[in-house]
Amino acid sequence: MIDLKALQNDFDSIASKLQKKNVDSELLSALKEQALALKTQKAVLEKLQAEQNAKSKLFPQYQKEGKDIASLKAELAENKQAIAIEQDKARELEAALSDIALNVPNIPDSDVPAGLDEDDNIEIKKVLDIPTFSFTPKEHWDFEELDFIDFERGVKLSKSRFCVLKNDAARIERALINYMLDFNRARGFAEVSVPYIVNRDSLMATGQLPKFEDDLFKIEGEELFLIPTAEVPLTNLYRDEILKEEELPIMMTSFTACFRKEAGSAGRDTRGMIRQHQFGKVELVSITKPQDSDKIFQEMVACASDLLASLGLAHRQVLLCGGDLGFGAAKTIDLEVWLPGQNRYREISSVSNTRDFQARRALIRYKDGKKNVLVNTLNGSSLAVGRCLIAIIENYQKEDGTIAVPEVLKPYLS
RNA sequence: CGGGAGAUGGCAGAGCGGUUGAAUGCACUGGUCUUGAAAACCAGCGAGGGUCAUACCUCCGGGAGUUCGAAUCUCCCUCUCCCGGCCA
Repeated sequence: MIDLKALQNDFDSIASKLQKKNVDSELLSALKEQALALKTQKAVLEKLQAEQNAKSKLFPQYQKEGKDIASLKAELAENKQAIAIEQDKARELEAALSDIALNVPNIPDSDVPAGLDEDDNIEIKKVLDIPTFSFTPKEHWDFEELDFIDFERGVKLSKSRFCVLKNDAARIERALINYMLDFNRARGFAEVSVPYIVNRDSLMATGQLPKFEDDLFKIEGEELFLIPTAEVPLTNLYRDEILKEEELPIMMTSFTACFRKEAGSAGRDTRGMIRQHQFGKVELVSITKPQDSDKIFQEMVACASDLLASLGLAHRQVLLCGGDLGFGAAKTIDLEVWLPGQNRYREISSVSNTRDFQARRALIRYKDGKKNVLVNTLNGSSLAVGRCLIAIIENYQKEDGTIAVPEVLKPYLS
């Protein structure tokens, strides 16, 4: 959630920043007006409440002194009605306010480029040269003879966009997970294992709800959902907590399966395992003081990028433009790995700084002296395991149709 | 899934329906003392809103109700713990 106080004081600057994310300034005016209306209404209500409280306290005294309490009683009964009416008004305003506020995306950082979609993203760095092949490299689904990925049976078990990994593909996946977790741990991220099912409050806090319920798998009959990313449980670990300054920064890494309905992606990447309803991902999440989050952000990008490089995978770093930025992100850098079969770069990791957007929703704060200050939360894929496997298959393929293995994974495959 | 107990401040743990945002202990912070530390003693110490700052309002799991007044009474929900069953 954006800072409503700041919105009232700094309307123009926030509105212009949010234009980069294509947020209608009328919506923001409405939000500002709602906030003001609520404040006004609360003043009315609180005045009545103060009166009620003060006069109620007179009763014991009156009784002791043997004064008449009947008229006081009647007066307060009347005031009580008035309070109920104003209370209802305040609640309505509150509901209307949070209806808007929870659906307004985060404010982009000032160095986020303007732009509509991914075509306007800015490449900021290339790492490793694109490999050359003496033959035409195949796409990752063209290795039937290796009995690696079974798409048909995945569909039989579940539905489309599920698949089964077998033999060396399954082993490499497991090796990758272990390798990534070890790599991240060496960079200072504490390993955590979390639930794959979370409640509504958790998804509200990280921003998947209320707006994106259609993208989530919900457990029937329960107010519980399959996680779309480990970012949700990891960040929510500290929901409603006030941290000590010396606990920060908190840096965590976790492997989980992730579940996404991908409701809006019909027709995209229907072939292969680029876009699945279930995929493995090793995630990084950090919780920092506001003044440290830029530094940690860079560390997280470097961690993911170095990890890819250590696997010998050519990739580039891309700074997302406003239009391509996610709902909760103030700034995002994507890592795109080179896929020789597709002859293009594809997203394999995404690191975002949400500033205090999630912290405000999740009420994660730390004690700065006497004051409680909202933390900054950051998240990033270390790497999407499935896509990483694809990248290895395509980049390490040999002319005879077999696959080599990245040097660093060998210890994990013995 | 069946039976029982409970939900209060960072933790532990009190709280006749009335000036209790809440005793007490621990933890924490500041001070005295000490060469330093410990101990002891003194003081402070929940959160949100609101205000220049006060006032003031809200919050004792969540919601509804009784009452002039509820942490305290009633109802519903949720969650936690213990016992039994089932189970990786």
